[in-house]
Amino acid sequence: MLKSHTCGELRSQHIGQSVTLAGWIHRRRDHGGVIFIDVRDREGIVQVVFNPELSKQSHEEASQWRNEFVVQVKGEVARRPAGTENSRMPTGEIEVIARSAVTLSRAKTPPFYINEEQEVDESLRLKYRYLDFRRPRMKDNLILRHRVVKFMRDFLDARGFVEVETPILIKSTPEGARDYLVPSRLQPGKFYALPQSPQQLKQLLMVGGMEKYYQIARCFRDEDLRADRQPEFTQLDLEMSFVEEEDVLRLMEDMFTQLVQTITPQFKLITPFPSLSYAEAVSRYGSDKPDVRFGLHLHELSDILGKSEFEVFRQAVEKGGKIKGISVPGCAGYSRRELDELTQIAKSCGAKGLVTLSINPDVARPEDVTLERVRSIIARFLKPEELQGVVQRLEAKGGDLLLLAAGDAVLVDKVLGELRKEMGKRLNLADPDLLAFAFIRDFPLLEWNQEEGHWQAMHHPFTAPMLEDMPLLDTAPDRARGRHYDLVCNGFELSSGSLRIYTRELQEKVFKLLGYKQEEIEERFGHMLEAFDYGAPPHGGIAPGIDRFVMLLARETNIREVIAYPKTQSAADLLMNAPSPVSDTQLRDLHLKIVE
RNA sequence: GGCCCCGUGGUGCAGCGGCCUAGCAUGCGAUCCUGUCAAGGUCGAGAGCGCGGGUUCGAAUCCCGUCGGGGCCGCCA
Repeated sequence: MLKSHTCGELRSQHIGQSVTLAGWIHRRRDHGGVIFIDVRDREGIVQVVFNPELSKQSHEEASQWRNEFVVQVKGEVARRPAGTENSRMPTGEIEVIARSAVTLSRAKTPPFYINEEQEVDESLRLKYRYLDFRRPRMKDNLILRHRVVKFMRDFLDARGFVEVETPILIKSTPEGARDYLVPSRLQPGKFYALPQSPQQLKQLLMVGGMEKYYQIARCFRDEDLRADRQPEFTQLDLEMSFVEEEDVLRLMEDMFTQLVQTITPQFKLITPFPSLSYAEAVSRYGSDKPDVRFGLHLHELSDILGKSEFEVFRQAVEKGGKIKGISVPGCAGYSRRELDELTQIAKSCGAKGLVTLSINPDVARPEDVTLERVRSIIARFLKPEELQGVVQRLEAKGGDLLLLAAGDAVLVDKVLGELRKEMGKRLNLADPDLLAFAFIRDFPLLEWNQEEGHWQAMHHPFTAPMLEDMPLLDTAPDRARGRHYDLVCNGFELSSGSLRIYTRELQEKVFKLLGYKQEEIEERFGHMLEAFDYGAPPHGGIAPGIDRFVMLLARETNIREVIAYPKTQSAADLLMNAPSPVSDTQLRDLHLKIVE
């Protein structure tokens, strides 16, 4: 090794020891005579002193050094002279007195600061990602990610799980996200797909008797990117045989609870994790991935306002829709402009508009609310008892702002869910030190695909229907619930899983519900059905998203900050410059021709 | 496919029709300096404002297009 110690580990206990350090020049302070240089490696920073009277060679070498040069220094660890200790540095009690010095690599001035925590344009950071890794933010995030994955592996290993790798080149799956395709050279005109998840492969491992499987699995989905979505991402993919919902959920609760307590104990948890049905989540929070760190619950108002003089409300209910509202504490003073902003959010979700109602701050008790003491464009349409009913239902008080939406039931929940999120953010209602995990259960098995005019699986086509809803598959498939569960945290979907179908009969029935013809079923899923013929155990699993979870632990708002080499919104890699054109020879080998 | 924001020396910001032959901080180079730690002092170099077009007597500032980055909707079994 070119070093005997790391820079960051040196303490007063090392005083008197001869050490060899190697690292980067973090910062230099040249006094003309003595030179102080902070040398940095992954473990930290230590001050090295170059005194021409003690070592002419090392002083001359060091006077050539600039930031980010890679150097090796031999010297003695010494206690700093009284009064020159630096309490802000972990190594601040000591310094290394240089005896000899070697320049291992020279460095150009970097395109952005390594030694200062200044915001830098992200595209520049991505282009020079290797320099970004030298900064504490990325370094700490990558180390945190390592510790999280290590914990997961150890945890599952201790519970009898076996890590199995599955291929990256697999068969294209018809449903779901767009596949990334890889052309086959040996079989002209055919393609592999990169896995959206190892779903079928892990189920077949269960059929194979592996019983408990996991994998840190890379997944690929060719869809548009978001702050929490990358085209390739990592899941802790796992599957278990002979289990029911509770077994999977308890495993997840134990794992995440112990992980957070061990790795990031600064976060608070709510245990046991609360459980909400999909219907409850949507009706109370307007989302199937609610941030349950704060209230601002949605309440149904159709029964109170459905016969109102206000045309929009009355028609919404007559047409089978509904009216709902939330009460935002202390926002009755919102200006016209602020209310317009909220209306704009509602419209961006597809609403026609938004009804706001401000309650005068001088209203002491809910029963004192009168039509004269509220401000709203619908005040003149309301009867006093309607207003009273709304105020009581929303548990509103003086100074509150009520936001009311009416129309299509799904839309109303979505609109108010967005507004709830927005107001939670504006009012800082969410405790940043809390990781509010919650299980969402009882999802519908199917959802209607409006564009293509057929049913599609809410989760995936291998999800088992709930036993008691099995008869509904024939009569009212829209009402059948799947044995599907999600784990959400602070408004993010962290995991999705289910118990799976494990008989040919049921699997074929579901495929047919999804609109597949018998030949398609055979062509696309024949291998699964055949596997089920050979004694498939009841099984189920879940797949927590590692990037999103680490993002929450790192208090980042963007998944790219916890991925070493992420892609931009246009799915480009700015470091390697991918995607890129390829040679005609490569194309010919793959039997491909570029059109246009 | 759509909506919104951003793009000024190496970096981060200011300037938003003439006061800009573009300002500040930091970095960079030189020099002085033996106890600093965002070391300090002095001197110096460094951008014509992403790119293209237009409006105007005059554009970094306004308009159009385009490229790049970001947030969002759609999409994400």
